Amino acid sequence: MTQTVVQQPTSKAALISVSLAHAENLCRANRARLTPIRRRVLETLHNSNRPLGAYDLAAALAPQGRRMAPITVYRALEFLIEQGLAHRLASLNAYVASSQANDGRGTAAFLICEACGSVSEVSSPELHDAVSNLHKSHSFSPRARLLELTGRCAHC
Amino acid sequence: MTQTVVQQPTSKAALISVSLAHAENLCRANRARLTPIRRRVLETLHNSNRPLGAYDLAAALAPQGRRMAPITVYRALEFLIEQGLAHRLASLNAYVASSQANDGRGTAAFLICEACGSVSEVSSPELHDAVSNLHKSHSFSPRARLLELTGRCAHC
DNA sequence: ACATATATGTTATATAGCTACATATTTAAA
DNA sequence: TTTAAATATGTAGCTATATAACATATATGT
Repeated sequence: MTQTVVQQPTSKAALISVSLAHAENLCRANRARLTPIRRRVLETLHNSNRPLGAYDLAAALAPQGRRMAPITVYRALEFLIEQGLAHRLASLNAYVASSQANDGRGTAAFLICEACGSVSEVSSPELHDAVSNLHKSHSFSPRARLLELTGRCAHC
Repeated sequence: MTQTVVQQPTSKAALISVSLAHAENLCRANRARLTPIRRRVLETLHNSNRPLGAYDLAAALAPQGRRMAPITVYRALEFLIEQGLAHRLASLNAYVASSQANDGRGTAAFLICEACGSVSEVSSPELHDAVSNLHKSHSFSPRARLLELTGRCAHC
């Protein structure tokens, strides 16, 4: 008889490499170029527990005491956001890697903990429909959606 | 027999003075001080068709060619936002007066037209519930909610 | 190999928001 | 009604965030 399998605690490193592989595939499919800089920005976002500012990234991507030109980071971020690989959190002026968990589940929202700084990307069909109905009822064609809740997470 | 009454096109000026009176009452009730500066910031927001940046306000509130110190505007905005009289639009770094129409109807969302710059504050019970359920299901206690849709309004 | 499109480098600047501290005004208590 | 405390505003300087403009390099398709 088959045992119930307890889910293995997949390592963070493994999760990240899956995400990066996914990014590679997605870009290939879109004929978009995931250049070394863009890839390093995405990787840095994935490696971080919390959202990073553009200048944080600029510092992280250059050697000791130096920093990458901000515009370079912004250009990479613009690309990643266009591809749906990253998000900008407007309430923090900071950026996060997209969670694959919410891929194609429609409208995503972000829960931002003021205490620990963690951010989780969440969604629900109900939310998606509510937002959908709302803009339709006002004959509004949305291009971008921004849903952020700031407060305290379950732990804090 | 009573005629159907066509709704009178209440003048914009009249609507604004109603809003300002409402603000006075609300502040009195809260023992909060709607000082001249704060009142003028709120009035300027009401008079504008579109969201205003803090520096726009600083220019509008000072005579010809001069400008009010930015910090003064930020302090007034902070007050107005705390009182629920104004909102910050994070995707524009700009501010709008609250519409009384959405008072106490729970979660408000903003529809921001990229073509004409207009913003409308909207809400629906459905949206409110969806947001509510979403954060509850993640044991998240929200302090602030940010819902902004950017796109094209019915006219544009 | 060439022309074109795309990406990056470099420098400077625009825009948004805040810190720190001094002064003034209001509020409530003595 | 003077005084003390809280609240609001003034002034100067600064930090953080984001973009413009233009030059150079690299990739892509013919």
